[in-house]
Order: sequence, then structure tokens, then C-alpha cells
Amino acid sequence: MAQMRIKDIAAEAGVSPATVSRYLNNRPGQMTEETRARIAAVIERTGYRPRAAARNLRSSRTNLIGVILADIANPFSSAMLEGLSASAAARGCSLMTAISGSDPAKEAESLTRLIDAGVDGLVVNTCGGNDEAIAAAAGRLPVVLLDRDVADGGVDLVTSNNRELVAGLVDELAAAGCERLCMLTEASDDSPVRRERAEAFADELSRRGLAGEVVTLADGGATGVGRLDKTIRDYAGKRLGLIAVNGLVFLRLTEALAQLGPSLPAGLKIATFDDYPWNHVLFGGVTTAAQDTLTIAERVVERLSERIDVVTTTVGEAAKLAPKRIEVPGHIEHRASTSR
Amino acid sequence: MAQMRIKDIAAEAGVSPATVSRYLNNRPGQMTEETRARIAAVIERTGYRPRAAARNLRSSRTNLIGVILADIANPFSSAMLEGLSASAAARGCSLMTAISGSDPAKEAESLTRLIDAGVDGLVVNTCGGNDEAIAAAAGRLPVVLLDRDVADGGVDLVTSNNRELVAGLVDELAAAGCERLCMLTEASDDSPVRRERAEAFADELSRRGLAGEVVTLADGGATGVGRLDKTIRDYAGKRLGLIAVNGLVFLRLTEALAQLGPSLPAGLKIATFDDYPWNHVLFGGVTTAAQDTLTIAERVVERLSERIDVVTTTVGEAAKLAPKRIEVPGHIEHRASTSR
DNA sequence: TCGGTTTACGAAATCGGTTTCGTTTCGAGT
DNA sequence: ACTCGAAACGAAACCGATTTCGTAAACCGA
Repeated sequence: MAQMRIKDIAAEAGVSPATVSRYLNNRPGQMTEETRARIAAVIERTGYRPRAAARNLRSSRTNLIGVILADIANPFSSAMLEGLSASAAARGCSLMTAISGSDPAKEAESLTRLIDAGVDGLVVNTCGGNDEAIAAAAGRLPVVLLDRDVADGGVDLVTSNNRELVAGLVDELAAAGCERLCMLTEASDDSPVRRERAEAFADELSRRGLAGEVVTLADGGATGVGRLDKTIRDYAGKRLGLIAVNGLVFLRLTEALAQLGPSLPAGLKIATFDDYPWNHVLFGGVTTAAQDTLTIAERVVERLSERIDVVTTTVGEAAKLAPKRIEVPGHIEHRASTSR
Repeated sequence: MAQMRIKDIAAEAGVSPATVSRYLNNRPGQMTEETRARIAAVIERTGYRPRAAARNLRSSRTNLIGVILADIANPFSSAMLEGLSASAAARGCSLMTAISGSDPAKEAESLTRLIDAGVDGLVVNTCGGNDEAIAAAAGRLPVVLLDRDVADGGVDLVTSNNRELVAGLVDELAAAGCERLCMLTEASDDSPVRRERAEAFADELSRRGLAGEVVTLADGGATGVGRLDKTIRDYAGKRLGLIAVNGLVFLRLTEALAQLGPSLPAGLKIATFDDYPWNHVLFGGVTTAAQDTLTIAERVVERLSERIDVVTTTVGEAAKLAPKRIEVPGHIEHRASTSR
């Protein structure tokens, strides 16, 4: 018997397909302990597995969650994927993933491809440029944004508490005796996340009456390094503190500093976002604002599940959930780069 | 009209559902240019999208490729995922991903979950311990192994040309004047990849008449670092060359060396597998055996497609493809850590 | 013992495409 | 003009589950 169907199981167990279906989905309409056992035995013996396609067709539910990631090279993304995978599996869902490579066209294409595939919901770590399409998608199926918001803001978002993390890093640098602080960003990055961190940085400075500014590195080119060199030279010996706005910028910073020697120039303190494994090692350890990726992933799936349940439960457009912004606290890893 | 069905399109275009289906799958049974245009117009106007579940049910093809990755934190894996995503998308397929986290139990669970979901084929980067289950799966649907082989070897495998890469690194270190070479490995890693590299290393040494050995770091514990320290001390000043067998071991190595200072001890040369972004920066640049992840991914999907086509085309068990081993050449990135 | 309600389960419709098979139409060859 | 084969298309079966609706049995209090 190559492939068994539910009716074969039903026949063997002496019940109807409907009853087997009820067993498979352990439905409220309870069955005798005896029939349950009989069905279980047959399934066990035959190794029967229901065909997902048939199930999907009738129930219009796939137990699939679509995930669109902008940049998988970013450890934040890969950690997130692992977390999402685990959280989804815990709910019996699988992940369909698409990598946009930070290309808006690919992102848009992934969006329609995943929706066409029939995913129950969508997790989007957008690279920007598709705000309307994403908002439209959110109108047709459950969508939760990951880390990066869209313009009109009518979509659920899960993100780190960036303002607190910025404050934490500023604390570190101030405690290390810095008189002046710079936040390093990248020219091409105009994401809401970057903006939020930059704003928080400015707020923190003014709140404490510290001097400082946001410095843009021009995408790894000589310009950026030159500007950075200048910044450092201008303030060398004057207790300058640097914050890399994300892991990528930190990499650029490291490359630039490498030209000056393997250890930090005297009086220079640095800190960064995103906890890469190498942060333990570089400069004897770099103080890091670490995001709680596992919890973020869990919240994303949790929220998505809520929406999916609402969609499949309620009849009309009755109970539309209001869009929600969920902030997950991260924490500061204190390391040698901000010791006194 | 909430959701259109194929029969609605057919009605609007004045043809039968069968014809619309033929149009959607542009079947050999050609149709008049006129009907084709009429159908196209209706679909364009209504924005009709066929339901994947229905299609899957009847055709028992999902255009889904299952991917099981052992360790997504490894940049090799995330690069691979990006490549697979692109190659699959180019063939109109989506990816279902599962992350085993190097846990054999999770891997086994992912295996059944993806198969139950009805994927057309499976890409497995196994963490080991499921060789029989994987071989069994390969008997039921197309499977291509990624990087890591299974015991009995009856399954397709795509991997880097590890022997050549090892030879390349030995070349580098020899050219840098090393008199003695050590390959650093991790105790817990008994993968075929590690073994292959270790064997190639031994072969290269004897071929050139160089002294050297394989040193096992005990999983990041003090033992490993101690043993490493001893190794280095024993040979310091004697032109020792170190090869980290993979990125993780290189990280451990870096941590250990960090205790000795930010630059390499005099006369010590190092090289590693796996090109992380940080390899440019650490020790002024670390010579690296880089794998061609994009090509590997492309080959994997290519091979999987071949198998999928065979399965859906041939009637019986007629044309079984023989298992194939595909080696993709990588290349050596020469950097400062192996300069004379 | 009897109406009424719950519980356990079966028959059959249904989801929305694809595929098989048959019919009609069209064009070419003689 | 007639036959024949291929091309274009339609009718209906089909994929394998879920779900609705209905019914018989079991239960239950009065």
C-alpha cells in the first residue's frame, strides 16, 4: 500500500473518514476512548501521515509562516531566524523564508510569492521602499514587522527598546570619563531604526549636557575613514567616546582603527550595537548593546499567532486587532573598551 | 468579488476552466493567440491568483524546497541560505527552512515536518546522528546533502574542494617560512568535513616532509587554551604555523591569542577556513580559505531540480539517478597573517 | 416510562485547481 | 469534395482531506 488515505484508515478502523479527521485534529466532538484507541492503533501501525495539501485546501490554513529578511549576513537576522524557527515549531508551524538582500524589488517579489504560496501570516524585516505594498498585505493577512517599521505605522512591530539601549551606552561612555561622544552611522542607512537611535542619542546628550554629534561614514569608502580619522585626531587625548549604530558600522570602524594600530588610541572609548562573537575579542572586548533576539522572535510569533487565530475564528471583519508596537528590552554587555 | 476562482475567470473569458488551467501552466496543448489574450486580459484585470493548495493537491507538486541547516550562526550557513533562496526563486520555488541548532533530535523532527509539509525536495546540512533517517528520506524524495555527508554515502552531496583548500593554506604557511604546522580542531566536531580536512592536512605534511600535527581544542574550555598556549610556547620563535579548521575554531584561537596580546607572537603565522567579515581586520588580516557559497548553493538547487524533474517525469522507479558527489572549488584569500 | 438534551458518529458536500478523455473544428492532401 | 490527423477546447472526474448536517444511541431528570 503505497500511500494511505484517510478513508483507508477509516476503513481499517471501522469508522468513517470524518471520525478519523476528528481524531487527527482532536476536535471538541469527543469520541469514545475505544474508537480513539482503535484509530490510534491503525495510524501507528500503518505509519499514516495526512497529506498537507488536501488539508490546506479545505481548511485554508497552511501552518506556514512567511519570513522576509533583508540581510541574512547580519547576525541579528540569522539569530532571529533561529528564534523564529524555534518559536514557530513550538506552535506546529513551519517557516517559509525569503531573503531580499536589501533589494526592494526582490522584497516586493518575495511578498507576493509568499502570499501566493498561502502562508498564514508574514514576518517582514523590511529593507524599505515597499511601505504601501506591505501595508496592503497587512490588510489581507496577518503581518508583523520585525525591527523596522513602515511609514504609515498601521502594522504591528516588534523591536528592541532602542532608546534605553542608547542611554545605556551613553552611560557606559560617560562613566568611562568621556567628555565628548560621537555616534557613527552609515550614509546609505536611513532606516527608522537608525533614526530612532540617532534621535535618542541627541536627546541623551542634551539631557546630560554632553557635547557630541552624529558622524556619517560614507559607506566604507576613503571619505568615511578620512572623516573618522579627522574626528579622532581632533579629539585624541580629549576623552572621545564612539558609538557604532550597528554591527556593520562597527566593522567599518574597526577597519579604520586597524590602520592606527591594534589597540585603541589613548583616551578613546568605543561601544557598539549588536553582539557579534568577535565583540569579545576585538580591542580586548567591546562594550555592546545586545538585543534579546530570542525574546523578540518569540514575541513576533506570539503576536502573529494572535492575529492568525483572530482571522480564522471571527466571522466578518468584526474583531480587527489594533496595530501594536512591542518593545523588547535588551541589555548592555560591559567590556574592556569602556573601562576607565 | 472577494476571491476569484478559476471557474470565475473561465466564465468571464468565455472559456472552460481547463483552458484557463492550460494558460496558467502554459501547456503544450496550445491555444489560439486570441483566447490566450482574452484570458490574460481577464486575469490582469481581476488580479486573479490561483490558490496554491488546490494546485498542490491535484498535481502533488508544491514548488517548495525544504532546507535543514545545522547552525545558522555560522556565516557559511547564512550565506548558503541566501544563495539557496536566490537559486530557488530563479526556478520559481520557495524555501521552507528549519534550523536544527546542531541537535540531532530537532533535525529528525524537522525532517519529518518538512516531508509532511509536502516539499518537493530537501537540502540537508546535517549535524550528524540521523544518517539512516536521511538515507531513508532520500529513498522517498529528492535529497541533496550540503557540505556534510552521511555514513553510507548513497546520497547526493555538494561540498567544497577541501583537499585543495588545505593544500592552499599549507602552501601559504610554507611560503611564509613556517617550519612546523598545526591544524586546530574542536573535540566535539567529528564531522566528515573536519576529518577530510585533517586527513588532507596530514597528507600535505608528509608529501612535503614538513613536521606538524592536529591539535584538538577541548571546546573552548581552559584545557584547550592551555594546550594551545603550550603548543605556542613550545614552538615560539621556531616559525610555527596554525590552521583553524573552521570559523568557530578560529574564534577560539583568537580568544586564546588575545591573552597574549593583540598582535601575533613573533614568528607565529595563522590561517583559517571560512571568510568572515572580521577576517579582514583581525591580526591585520587573516589568510583564509574561502568557500564559494553562491556556486555551492546554485549547484545544490540545480541537482535537486534534476532529481525533482526525474521523479515527476518518469513513471515507475525506472530512471533512478545514481548518487553524485559535486565538489566546488574555493579560493585562498592571502592576507597579512601569512606574510613573511 | 417518557420527552428532551447531549454525545458519538456517518453520509455527502466541499475546497479550487489539474488532468483525462472525448468532441469539435480546422487545414492539408489527394 | 472528401478523408484524415492534428489542434483547440470542454465536460467531468479527481486529488484527499475537512466540515456541515443529520441521525441514532445514550443519558437524564421527573
